Amino acid sequence: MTIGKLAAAGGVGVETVRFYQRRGLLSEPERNGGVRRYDEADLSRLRFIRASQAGGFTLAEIAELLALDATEERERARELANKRIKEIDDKIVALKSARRSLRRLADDCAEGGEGRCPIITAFEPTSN
Amino acid sequence: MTIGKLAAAGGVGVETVRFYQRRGLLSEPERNGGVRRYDEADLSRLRFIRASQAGGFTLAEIAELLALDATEERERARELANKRIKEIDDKIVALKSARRSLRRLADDCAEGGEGRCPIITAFEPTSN
DNA sequence: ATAGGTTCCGTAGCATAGTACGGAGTCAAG
DNA sequence: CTTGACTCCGTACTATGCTACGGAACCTAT
Repeated sequence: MTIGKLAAAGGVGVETVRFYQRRGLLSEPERNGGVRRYDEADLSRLRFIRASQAGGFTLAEIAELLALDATEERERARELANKRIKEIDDKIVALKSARRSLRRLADDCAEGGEGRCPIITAFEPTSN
Repeated sequence: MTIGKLAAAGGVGVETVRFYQRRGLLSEPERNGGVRRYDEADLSRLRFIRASQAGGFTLAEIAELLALDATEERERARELANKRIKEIDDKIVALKSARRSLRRLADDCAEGGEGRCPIITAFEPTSN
């Protein structure tokens, strides 16, 4: 696989792959002669990066996870995972709260409505 | 209220308030003589900024919402709200998926475990 | 009335995560 | 065996959202 195929398969641009290489998240295979070739393991890593990024990990944390993958340090891996789970739970709560505010905003500003459509107050804390 | 009190009440730093002013999100009250004074309306705006930011709006979108608050353009307000609700729903789904992967990672790498603790594969797509 | 904390303001710097550019080299299909 | 697409590499630039700095003016408590 060339870098272009790898990037396409991972759903990113070529420049992004190269950026991840510079950050140490992906390796740069030897180039015997011309162009570097990538394999399935590289694609797995790339997909892992995107998936864990979607889970809220920063690239620095992902780098650590990737390093950890080769070791026996389960302690640290669990620690990172549990910390992130808590943060995800917090984030979901926050998003649900924001969603309620937005629902309220959309409802208050309904089609036929008259007069004010108070955007700022739609986000004010309520008892729910 | 001085800028320091405003910032404290809004849970941000003074520099952040000033940054929001430069971005047009908060106004700079007249300074009759010495120091600028802020009122409850400014605090509401500041809290609105933080709350809507937590809901995933960018500062540019928040600026638009704040501008919209003064107008009768309910159409656009609803549009922004509904778009964001959809994005929040997508985000929650993605976070829940990531959460499952992390749960799996933490379980697979449980305390007493032996051998490999496959971090990368914990994020591979599964049928759940 | 004076010392120390705030405020004011412009400008500069930082962290994260990319995205773009440009010229030289390489590869693959017709 | 040429031509057009792709790769390589370094360097520079972008967007977002802050955070820091520094000197002068101001305000307040003792």
